[in-house]
Amino acid sequence: MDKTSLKYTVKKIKALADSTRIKLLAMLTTKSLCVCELTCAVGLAQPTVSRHLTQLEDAGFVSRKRQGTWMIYSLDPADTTCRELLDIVMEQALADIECQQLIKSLENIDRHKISGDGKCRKKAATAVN
Amino acid sequence: MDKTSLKYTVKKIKALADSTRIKLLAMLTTKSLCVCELTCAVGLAQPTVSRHLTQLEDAGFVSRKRQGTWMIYSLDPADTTCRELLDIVMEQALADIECQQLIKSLENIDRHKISGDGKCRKKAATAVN
DNA sequence: TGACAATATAGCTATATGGCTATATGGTTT
DNA sequence: AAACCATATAGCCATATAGCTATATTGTCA
Repeated sequence: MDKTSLKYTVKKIKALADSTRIKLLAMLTTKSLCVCELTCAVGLAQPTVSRHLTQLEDAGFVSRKRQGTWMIYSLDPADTTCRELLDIVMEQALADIECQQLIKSLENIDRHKISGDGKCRKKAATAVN
Repeated sequence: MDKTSLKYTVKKIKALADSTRIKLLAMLTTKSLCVCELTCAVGLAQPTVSRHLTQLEDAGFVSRKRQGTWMIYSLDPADTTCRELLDIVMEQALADIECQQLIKSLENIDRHKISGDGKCRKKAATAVN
């Protein structure tokens, strides 16, 4: 359980070494979001997003709290290393056009208006375009 | 070729997301080293070490220069992002016991005394223990 | 309690990754 | 040129990873 072991550092870095997870983190820099909102935004299957978020939590980058049936994820670095890594990676992410568009798309996504099939509702999805 | 693309950030992070590559970088924080010295220290096959070093160079963390038949690798972050990431990761690595032992082992490794089979010479290898 | 909504987990598949051995390449030396 | 050295590349294999669909779980509400 030695937290100074290289193993834990590698785990944190691995969690950041994926473009989908970086996009999720980038969106969370603007506000806390539930799984269905993040799923709607990135356009991947809900279980895929859920697994990415679990990995980000295990690595210490986000925390989550239940709110009714929704699980709300928030950016919440667990230690200094996570915080410093996030600072660097988010600076890059927020300068990336694709991430900027994803964040912009959040304006049209509301957890109260997402259909039950785990995907964006037609209206919400097309409203972005 | 947009260097601000997330793709390049992910490439850098992926390069750091492996314990062997972190160990190689940790050793390079003390001094420039050739492939055979690094190979001798980490105890993996020479081609394996060579490929890791290539990946680290492609990601912008190290540079290399030829010196006779030796290829000397040096820590040489190509940009601010690489430098900042290295700062964080090396701080963790240098606090790790295994990395400390590897660096210590370099005292007994000399590129002039490494045999031609790509592995540490018996003497050098056992001298560490 | 039963129906339903959001999320998590299980299990599958395709691809990426990191190790290896064998061999090619590039530089040195006789 | 030939032999030799260090390094790089090619190609193979086992495992890890990220996507998916199907299903289990957890919470809400009639």
